Amino acid sequence: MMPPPNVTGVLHLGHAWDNTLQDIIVRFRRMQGFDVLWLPGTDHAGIATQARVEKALREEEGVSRHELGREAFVERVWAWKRRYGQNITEQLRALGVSCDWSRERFTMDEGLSRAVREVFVRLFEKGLIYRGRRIINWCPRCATALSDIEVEHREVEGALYHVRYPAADGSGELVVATTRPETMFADVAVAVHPDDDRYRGWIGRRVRLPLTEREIPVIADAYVDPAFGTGCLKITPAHDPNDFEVGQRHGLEMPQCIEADGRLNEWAGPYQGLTCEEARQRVPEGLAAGGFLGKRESIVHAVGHCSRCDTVVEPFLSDQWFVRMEPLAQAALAALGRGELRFVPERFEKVFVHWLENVRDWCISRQLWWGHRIPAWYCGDCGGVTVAREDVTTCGECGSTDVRQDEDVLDTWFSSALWPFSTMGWPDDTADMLRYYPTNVLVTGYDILFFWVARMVFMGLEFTGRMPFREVVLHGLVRAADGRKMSKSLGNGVDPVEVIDRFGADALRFTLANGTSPGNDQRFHWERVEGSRHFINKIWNAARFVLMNVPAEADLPEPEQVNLEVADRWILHRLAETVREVTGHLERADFGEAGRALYDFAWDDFCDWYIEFSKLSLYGVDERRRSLTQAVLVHVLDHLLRLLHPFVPFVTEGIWRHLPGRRQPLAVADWPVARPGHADPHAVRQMNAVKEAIRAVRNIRSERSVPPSKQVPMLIRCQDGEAEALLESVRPYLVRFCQLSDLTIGVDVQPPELAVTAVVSGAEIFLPLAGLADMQEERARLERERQRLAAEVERVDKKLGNPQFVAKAPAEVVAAEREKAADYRAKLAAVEERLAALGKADGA
RNA sequence: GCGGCUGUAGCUCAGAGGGAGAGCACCACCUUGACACGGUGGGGGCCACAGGUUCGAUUCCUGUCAGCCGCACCA
Repeated sequence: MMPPPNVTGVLHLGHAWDNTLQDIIVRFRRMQGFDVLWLPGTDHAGIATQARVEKALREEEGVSRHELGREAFVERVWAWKRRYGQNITEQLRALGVSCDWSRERFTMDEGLSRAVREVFVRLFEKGLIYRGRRIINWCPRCATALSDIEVEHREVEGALYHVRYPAADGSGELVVATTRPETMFADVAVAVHPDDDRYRGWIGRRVRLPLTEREIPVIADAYVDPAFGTGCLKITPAHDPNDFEVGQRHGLEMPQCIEADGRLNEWAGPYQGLTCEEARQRVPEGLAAGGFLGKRESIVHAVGHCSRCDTVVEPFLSDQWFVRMEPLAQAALAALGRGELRFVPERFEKVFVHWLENVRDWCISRQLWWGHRIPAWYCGDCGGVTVAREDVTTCGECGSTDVRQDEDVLDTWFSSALWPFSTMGWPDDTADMLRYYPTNVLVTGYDILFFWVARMVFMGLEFTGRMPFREVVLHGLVRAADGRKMSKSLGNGVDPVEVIDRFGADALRFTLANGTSPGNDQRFHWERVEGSRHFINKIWNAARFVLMNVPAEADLPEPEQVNLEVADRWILHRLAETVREVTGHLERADFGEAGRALYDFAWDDFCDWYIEFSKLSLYGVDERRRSLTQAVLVHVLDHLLRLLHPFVPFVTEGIWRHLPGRRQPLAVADWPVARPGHADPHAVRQMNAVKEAIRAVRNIRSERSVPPSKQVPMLIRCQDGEAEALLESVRPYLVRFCQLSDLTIGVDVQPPELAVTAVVSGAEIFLPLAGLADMQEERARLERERQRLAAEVERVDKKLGNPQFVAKAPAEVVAAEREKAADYRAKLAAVEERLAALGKADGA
């Protein structure tokens, strides 16, 4: 189930990340043979879409939505949706998402709208939706109510004014402290703490509200913090949520002095018509003129801002619809307690639980036109409210035909909360509901944990009795290179389409999925995308190499263990290991680790070592050998492509088509299973020894500036017959990769007089570099080596000498240390012997 | 105030109770018959700090410092 993006929005990197991860899961599971449904769709995004269309209307035609009228305006939004609604889904297609487009849904589709109504009516009938006059968050600019989580609190520097409220009987005054002097016209009381000795005598008296002739009572309420400001608090129930509660407790009036447009009304007397901001300047001036203003302190306090337009949000008393959260949250908490939902990473469960435990009722009505209109009708005769699934023409209470539908629409998130089941045909018992609900996994950003995940959880539980998903995988945000959030205002956003145009969708996908850890943010760097492209290019070239060297129509056999050489057995072992790792990481939704395992295997093991090794047999004369190598090459490439496919579907599919005998698309090929028969730790040890020898020689050549093209002779003295057999078996590789003119391998090889030596596990390597070898330097080099090895021996000996370690550490760890000790000791002895020999040669 | 995340190579970031890793950047060499979007070799890190647990801690625990993010009604 795809988190539905805003239908008229544009794709950003967050979407790209989210959908890449989902697509990886989907492709992976599909290849594993699961019956996978990935359902795409878009969200009507009430405020955002309406604002966008309004802006366009204003700019292009100079008309407001009010001039157009509701019906015409909504039609215009639909037209807009029809015109631009495909944008974002086309961008998703470009990203390569493999969802089922035939099932695409839109939150305002008929079916989904029906689900919305059904849910609304049922919740209303159950008493879980109610209409009430409450303080809500009002955005003056969007001209609508907002829910608590659509408000962002930010620390802002403000002023705390001390205002004198004279006693009504003329004896004394109370000083209240306020940051919002403009709301004083709606004050209905001054509150003090009941235990505050300073003001005990004032309780029950009256004070006169400055700038007006009104008198208001002094009341006692424990909400007041005596230590803050002056300990006197003005109570403005209509413009402050806490004051509202105080007002309710004391049965106070709740006059409003600020209107929905953010301007003061007649309660403000001479200040009527001013905006809040203007009034915040002018009222203190008026107070000062009247001698009512005390001191002014600077204060930093948290002020709510509209999460969409950043306007300061006004607490505003009005009639709104709410969802009663307590029972729903309790049910969600109970289900969580039963372990019905798994969070990846786990830590988000705590955040989630905390939110549910403290959640307040959800304000769901929005003063917009674009959205699901609230299915409630008010009767002009009896005042009754009728809530119904079908539009009504008569009052449900008195039968009057003078009914009028509520003007408001529902919060966009109300419909997205139903997404997991509304998209499957709920409330009908559809086949899809039976087959696909509950879903397995939800992937989304942690930034909408409350907005969306939480609400799907309690709606799902309430209406289907099940968690809508068993697992929720949360990822972070894509940030700009400097670590800041990408935002329109900063202009530091990166357009995924541009990334795709420049580097390809695969490169973008690989970048987003790779090298990240679960739940953490990532920064976007063009260099990383470039790196991904290089990797993909490497794969492409490796594939080209394989295809060039394999007959097009060949019916290559599955590689058989018995006939294979070290390198073959080693690469098959590494492949099996990689299959296991990648599968495991994907099952745990650890995409970064899966990507890393693939990167390392593909680049280091396959390209840098195996392909290089394969060239010898491919270009050699032994036909049997050649066809075996071809079989291994194709086998490994085949499996590598399968493993890579969820990450980079385009390139892998493209290469796959060229592989001999591949008729089915890669997307429906089987996911590889590690073959136990390919496990070969012995081959790994052998190959490591070979790699060590090759590296040692390359190192020497590089250090001694022996040109890569210059061939040199080499002698290897082996510790035992086993080492000899191994090195002998890879003789051609040594000759080639070390650029040798001659190679002697044996147990009783005599070191030449003048030679550079490298000690590796099981053998000593001699390069008789007469003329090139500087014995002075050689001695110094061996001395450094001796010291390094001596330090290692000492460290390991110390460990093994500790009886506690031998007694308590796991046996395999101890055994490994013993093996290391033996290896280091042998190497050290060889180096020391060599040094001694050099000394003799020098002296002689 | 409560909760969480992060601190590892010049940069961006992985990692894991037993000898510090990758990519990029850097230095040297290399037009070797897939790939210069490449190859080979190399330099570079008291794994923020201080305690504790452990035979053993960069990894687990506690605290400190620094950066960041949620949540919260302090007027």
